[in-house]
Amino acid sequence: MTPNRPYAAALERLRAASLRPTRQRLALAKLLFDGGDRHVTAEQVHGEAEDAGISVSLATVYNTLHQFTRAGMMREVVVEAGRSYFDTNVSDHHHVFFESCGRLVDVPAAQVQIHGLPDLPAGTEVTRIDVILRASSPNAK
Amino acid sequence: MTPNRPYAAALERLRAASLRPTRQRLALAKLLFDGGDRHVTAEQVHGEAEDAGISVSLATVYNTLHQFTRAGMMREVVVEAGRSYFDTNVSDHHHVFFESCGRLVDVPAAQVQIHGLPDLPAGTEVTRIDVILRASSPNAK
DNA sequence: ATAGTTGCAAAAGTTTTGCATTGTA
DNA sequence: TACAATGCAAAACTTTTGCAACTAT
Repeated sequence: MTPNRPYAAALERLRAASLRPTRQRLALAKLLFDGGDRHVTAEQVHGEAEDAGISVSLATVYNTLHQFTRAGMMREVVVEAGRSYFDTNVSDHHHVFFESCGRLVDVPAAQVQIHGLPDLPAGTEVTRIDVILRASSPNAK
Repeated sequence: MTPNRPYAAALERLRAASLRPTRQRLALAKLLFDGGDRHVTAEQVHGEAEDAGISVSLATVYNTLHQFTRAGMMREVVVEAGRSYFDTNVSDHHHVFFESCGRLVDVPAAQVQIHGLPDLPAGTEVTRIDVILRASSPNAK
């Protein structure tokens, strides 16, 4: 395949993760990683793909998002029942969640200190610590 | 209605929340609040109700759990995509989540200190701060 | 050929809604 | 009788799975 320019970065990422650079994956990788840090739902990604004229099913979007997550290219963040957000920022960080508009904002973990969490049983280890600061605007509905 | 003993506490709770003490709600309230702090999914509650010989649909279980939550009797906790836990402990607290078995353990907020979270825009207020310490056992699958 | 991958239709879950029924005054 | 509240079947979502088609040797 001739690596045509606009997809060079996406291609590089897929290669690094040992994922075959298929049409769908290339398009999704470009969509996701060319625009800085993003927090997206599968539904959103599917919509954007359609808008960009890329033919891909929602199932494939889910599968691809999970593959990217397993490959360490994304993080899954659960803030609301029945809705997963996928985060292109994979550095250690927390979130502010604006309940009225559904927006997520990153907070670098380095700037937050947490004390007093319990020790875990022997043989158990910390996968991750999620802090979600939920914010609402009393004015806006 | 004659308040037969085993349901007295449940009845009291429903009254305090201005919810009609129907057969279904009484049974669910008893199930949920008679056993100390609990973290349950709608599916679990439905199963327990069936086991106890209470006829109630899953939709009613969901609706009831949400009513209880709105009334401040429970808290909804989101730890996994596509699965809500409902917590009978409504005091300010955080959670340890054991990924292998799906168990949630409470951590009183008073024993945890968090510093460095960003200030919110004017007109915005904090609804709640959720801390979830995710734990896994490398041995167990 | 053949062994492994991919993308998606269909299936499986989870949650919400609309409305007939029930309860209350 | 009227009026609101209830419970659930059915609908609407979100997510996963099974497998035909495709790739790369």
